[in-house]
Amino acid sequence: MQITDLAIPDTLRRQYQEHGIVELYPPQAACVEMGLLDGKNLLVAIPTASGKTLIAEMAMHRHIAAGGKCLYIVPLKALASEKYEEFNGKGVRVGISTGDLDRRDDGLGRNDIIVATSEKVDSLLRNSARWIPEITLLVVDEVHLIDSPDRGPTLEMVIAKMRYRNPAMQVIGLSATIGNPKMLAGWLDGEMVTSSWRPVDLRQGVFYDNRIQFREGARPVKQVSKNYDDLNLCLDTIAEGGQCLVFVSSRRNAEAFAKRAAAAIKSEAAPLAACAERLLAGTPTEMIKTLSACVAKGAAFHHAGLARNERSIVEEAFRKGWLKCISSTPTLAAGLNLPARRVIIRDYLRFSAGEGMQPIPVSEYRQMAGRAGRPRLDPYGEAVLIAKDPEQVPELFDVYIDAEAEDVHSRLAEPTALYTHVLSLVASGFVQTRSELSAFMNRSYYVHEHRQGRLMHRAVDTALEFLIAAEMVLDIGEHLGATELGALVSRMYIDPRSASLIVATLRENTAYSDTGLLQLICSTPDMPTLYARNADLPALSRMLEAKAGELWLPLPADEEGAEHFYRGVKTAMLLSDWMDELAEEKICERYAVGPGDVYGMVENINWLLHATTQLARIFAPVFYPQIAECEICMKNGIRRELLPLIRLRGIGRVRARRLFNNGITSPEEILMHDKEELVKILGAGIAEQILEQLRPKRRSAGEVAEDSENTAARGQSTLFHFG
DNA sequence: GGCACAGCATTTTAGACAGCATGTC
DNA sequence: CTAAAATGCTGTGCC
Repeated sequence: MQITDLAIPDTLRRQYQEHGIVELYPPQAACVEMGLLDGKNLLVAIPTASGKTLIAEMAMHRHIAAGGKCLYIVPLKALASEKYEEFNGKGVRVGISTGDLDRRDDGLGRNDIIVATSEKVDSLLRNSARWIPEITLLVVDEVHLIDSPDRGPTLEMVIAKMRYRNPAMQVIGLSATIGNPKMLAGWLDGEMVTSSWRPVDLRQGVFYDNRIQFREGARPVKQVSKNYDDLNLCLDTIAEGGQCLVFVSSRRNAEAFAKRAAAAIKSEAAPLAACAERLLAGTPTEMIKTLSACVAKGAAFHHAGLARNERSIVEEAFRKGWLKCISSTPTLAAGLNLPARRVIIRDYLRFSAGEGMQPIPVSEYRQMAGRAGRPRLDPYGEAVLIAKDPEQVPELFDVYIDAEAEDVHSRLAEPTALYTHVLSLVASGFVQTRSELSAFMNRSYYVHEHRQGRLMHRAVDTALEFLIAAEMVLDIGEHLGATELGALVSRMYIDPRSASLIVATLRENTAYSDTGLLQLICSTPDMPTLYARNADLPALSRMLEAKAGELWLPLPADEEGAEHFYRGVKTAMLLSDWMDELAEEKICERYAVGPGDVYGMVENINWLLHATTQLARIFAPVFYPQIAECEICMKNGIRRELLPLIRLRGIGRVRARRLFNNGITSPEEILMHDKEELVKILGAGIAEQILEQLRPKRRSAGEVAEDSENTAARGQSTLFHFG
């Protein structure tokens, strides 16, 4: 099917032609034939990198030309940015909305395409974003993630809510190949398009005894290293001029492989030295030093312990072709598009709590294998598994290469998932009675798939009972309504179980302490916690003894509860160190984590601290000022003594600390010092800017009053009000 | 007494969504 | 209810 024959806007057609796109890929053509451009709902289940984005884009531009508006849902923030870049600059207005990127609400509604994560869309629905009713096309990327145990229910509920609000809206689900596409298409009231077509040929094989067994035949691999098959496979590709991606099961494995590969590759490409240099400019922890040394020689590792900028340095160097090899945990499989000539799936067993080492699902194998082969750059892609003995060769063919894709099942009956969603349905007005709740839930994929919803409805009842007992939902006979607490919890997007624990604990305790507060938040289900090792116990006990009176939660008697307790306390200690201005390197060293982990945890607690501040304001006002203060300290990573200084624009944790150590502890004191001295501490530019800020401004009394009111209403304590 | 080493015991194990309001070095 | 690889520890044998 030719681009010229399509019913898409001329501007888009021209864009495609300029990029040399003249003909649709077969699955894309199939979508058009199935009514993609005629408003038909569609489930598109095709392999990674077979042109899903273009399918969505054509439909979106068609809607926009007709005065419509499109919402594109993605599972990851990184993917949201990637799609935003892709859709932008083609004559339509594109907006992005995720936890950390947001064009303010109304501004967001002015766009033709809005890219957002599923949780963000859920949050926007709960807060009744005004533009939601204007959406005429919903695209759900990676819709098979409905089957994800933790985040799947949110995706399922978001789709159900969007369709309930906008019944006439077209829905396009983009999915990896799955076992039961008909079932999912049926739920979406749509047509189904499936295909295994790929733009680059993909050869899948199993390595054993110095050769890769492909279905098409065997390929010998030169044995450079005696002990490491994975390295030989990697060097084999590099010798041919390709790049290599190695998927392993743990961070330690990723780092170990990168070290071996670096020693073997010994590249001397000049840009690599610059990349290695840039890595050291950030936080030079031991881990980053290792990474930098590897990168300098042409290999790298990639996992969630890396901070975002560190990851992007590695990704860019690989994309430019400088890095020959990356060993990675699943971060790279699910995330952004980083194709390579050969993908080695070295570890197909991964630890799972309570289940031991488990084989990864076929869907995940396909996602990793799908990274093989760069369109237009590589003649073909290769995905290689490694067998440990000859019997494993046919076994791996069976289990992965020739295996059927898994079915997608609803996870809505898992009880813990429903607390937040039942609350949200009640609090944001989707349902007002028990029977309406039941009716809404009957529209779920769960009920479509099971033809009945017994288990799910039981989970709904359990959740409802909890919410009523926690005073979040009012139960007036048949009628259901949210209390003030319930409405707040729903809008703050925290788990009702977290909120319930927070409110109860705040009410029970009489003396405030940062330790108690952090311990409390780190014990909620919304906070991921550090693993408490046996070796940590002495340090933890010492800390517990020193702060015995400040803890808000007791050590439970049972073993499981005790582990949860220790994990929470250890995580609280890390965050307390951060607030105590301990250097990031020291934190990484002390807790054996990477910079990426630290940022992740700080980000997470900031979100929960914000929610806690809001809860405290209404339900535990005695603690409100201190919690609000703690929130600001955590956000900036500062001790309390810097609070007056941080209030100034242009002053962050570093400059505030520098001022303070020079005896300047408040904005008032800045005015009492000579300008030269300020210049010495802060540099001329910043010093001037600060003094400008502190000069008395001519403002009307009304303005001042209004300002202080707003500040108070937003929970920024008037403590910081000066001048 | 000190060291090497086998063999057994213990430890450790991927990732990442959400609020809010704009400016750190 | 379920694993496996790396690391740590202990005891032995040897000089």
